[in-house]
Amino acid sequence: MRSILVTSALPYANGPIHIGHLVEYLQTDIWVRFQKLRGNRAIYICADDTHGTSITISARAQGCSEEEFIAEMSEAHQRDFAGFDIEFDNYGSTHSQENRAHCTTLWKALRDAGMVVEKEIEQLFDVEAETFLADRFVRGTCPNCNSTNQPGDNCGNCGATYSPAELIDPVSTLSKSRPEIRKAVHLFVQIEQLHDFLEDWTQSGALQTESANYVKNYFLHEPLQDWDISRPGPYFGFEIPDSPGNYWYVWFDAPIGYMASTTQWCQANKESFDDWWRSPDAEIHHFIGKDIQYFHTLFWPAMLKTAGFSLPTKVHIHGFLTFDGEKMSKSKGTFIRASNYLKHLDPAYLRYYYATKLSHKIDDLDLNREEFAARINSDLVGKVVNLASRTAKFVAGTGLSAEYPEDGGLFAEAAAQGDAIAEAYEHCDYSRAMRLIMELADKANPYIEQNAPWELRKDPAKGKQLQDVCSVGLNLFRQLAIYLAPVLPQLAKQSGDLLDAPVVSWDDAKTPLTGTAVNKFKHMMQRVDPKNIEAMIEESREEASTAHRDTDVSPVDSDEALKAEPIAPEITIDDFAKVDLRVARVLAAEDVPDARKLIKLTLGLGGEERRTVFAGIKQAYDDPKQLVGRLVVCVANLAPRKMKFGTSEGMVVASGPGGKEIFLLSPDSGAQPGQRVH
RNA sequence: GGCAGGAUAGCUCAGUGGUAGAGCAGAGGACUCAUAAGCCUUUGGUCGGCGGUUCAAAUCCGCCUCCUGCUACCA
Repeated sequence: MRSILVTSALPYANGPIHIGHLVEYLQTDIWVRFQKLRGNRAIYICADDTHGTSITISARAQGCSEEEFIAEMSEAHQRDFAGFDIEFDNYGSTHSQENRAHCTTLWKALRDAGMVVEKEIEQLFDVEAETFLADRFVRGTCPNCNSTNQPGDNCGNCGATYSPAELIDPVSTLSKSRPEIRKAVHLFVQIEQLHDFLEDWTQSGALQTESANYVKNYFLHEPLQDWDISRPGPYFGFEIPDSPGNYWYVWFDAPIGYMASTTQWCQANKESFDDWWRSPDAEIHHFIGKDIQYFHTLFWPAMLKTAGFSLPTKVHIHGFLTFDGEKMSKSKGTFIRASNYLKHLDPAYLRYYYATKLSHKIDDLDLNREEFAARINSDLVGKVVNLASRTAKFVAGTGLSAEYPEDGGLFAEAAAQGDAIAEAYEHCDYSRAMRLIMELADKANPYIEQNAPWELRKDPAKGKQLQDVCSVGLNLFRQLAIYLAPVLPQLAKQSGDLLDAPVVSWDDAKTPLTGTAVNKFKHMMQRVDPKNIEAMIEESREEASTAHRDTDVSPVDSDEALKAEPIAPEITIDDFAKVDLRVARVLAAEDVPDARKLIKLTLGLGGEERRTVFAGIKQAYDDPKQLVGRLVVCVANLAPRKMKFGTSEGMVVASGPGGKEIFLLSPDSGAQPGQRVH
């Protein structure tokens, strides 16, 4: 029997669970349920990730304390998870005494190993909010290219990286006030000291090959940078014991939350923490998304190694969720909260659908609404549940045959497939497992067809035969329910209720039930009604736009764009006058073959005045010729910028998030090249 | 441009040396126990392209094209 500790990434306590999160929690829950069904000792450990400035800001916005805020969020998270039959052995919080204690232990180990250094850095301080500002809470003008309203760490315009203190005219997004530069001592972990160890460990088989390659090529090919691990107070988190006034950065204490939550579980179950985190006999499996590989494949193992804890046996990394082939979108209503889904659809649908899509690969996973309905209706209702539904009622009075009848080898074959299905689950190849299971279902239905219990029923002399055929059908159904139990715990339970035989072990699929009672058949699963999917999406869409409902005439626009990029700090008319916008005609437009986003434009400002501009609009305007002749608006007095493919002498103005969604601005007809835009 | 992952039937994908597969969708049929489920039959593919290794290549090797993700140029 293996001892297996399993975690999912800790959801951040700053927002509700949505169906994208659920990919991970369902993937993990299925794996844990599978391990338990196989008779292994497995525990599923999770917690809310509760620290950091974002939490403080959200709490203030609600007018409550951070503690109240995270308590409420934790409750909401756990309610959502429970609604999807996600069953944790312990659900904790990073804001716990257990976590503080473990943080202290790991911290001491890093100190003792000589890996912690102090550096004085300049950081912006918001005087009104009385807090140092993380990079993303500062916006200002890029010191390199003078683009306004850029984030605090790197310029979205020219790509330059800098510290927030270097920004020109910085503004705090918290108070809208101008922050001042203050010096502060930060603590850094010199993770580079473990470079060789990490090089070995990341290639040791604990990671999927794609991930091992990524980490190697992207981070480990050069010295690892020191990791800034502290934040000066006030900061919602734990104060560093040997560095008063400084707090551990949220990403330091978040993974340690796995340990803290384990400790709580151990205390409740009288187990030893060290049996799980310091024992070669216990496995540790982390399930995470591809966005946080960095922390789990470098920092986290480095911390564990230094402090003498067990290293992760495996880090299972999955991709993101798309909806109908596109990124989830609030305005399209495909950014669906878990609680909203549960109002409209059965959680079993999503559990099964994700299972049919998940493999050990890091590929993104698409939720296609038509395929979703087709899979559930065809596989689960049409094939699996139908087996019970078309046989159970014929033997409700008599029960199952006393001896398992001849079935042409169907039961034995399905029993023999158990190992292959189990192996697929073990390797997180759920799509393969589902395929193997449905192959079995595809063999069971023809058996019923050929033996036509509805005909046997008409002849009283064939009562025994009728009972036999239905005994076969119900046993085949039960096998499927057992194999599907990790994915569909409710179906397994319903199967147990129908046949008076609860599913407790994977090996239950090896032995047929005989001579037991059969209860009255009850519907086990409704077919998916596409109307419910549409209603769910519609509700999500409405939620996204509730803020704009004042008039019944004006169109309802989403606030997505504004939220993604808040309005810049106020400027004077003189500031605006510095920007010389001109109407220009596109005289020539050519593709830049080596660039993925750039088109080379020659703009005419009237007369002989020309500008060569490289514009990053290729994906939206893939045929440059279509641009020739049209009028655009350009920034005519922008400092020229040398680029890989030539010098860009200005820029054309456009809106949109990027990619295919870029929209060039056009003047109304009548405008002439060279005219200034006031 | 760099790195990674892909390209097989209309769709989603199996298939790592031995005559191209499944499910769904499409077409036809028989049945009617079952949630308009299920069963039988059937249409459909120069397995991205070119070359090589081999008795034999979807599969191994090389080159190329295209797609996706990250990253850079950029907005």
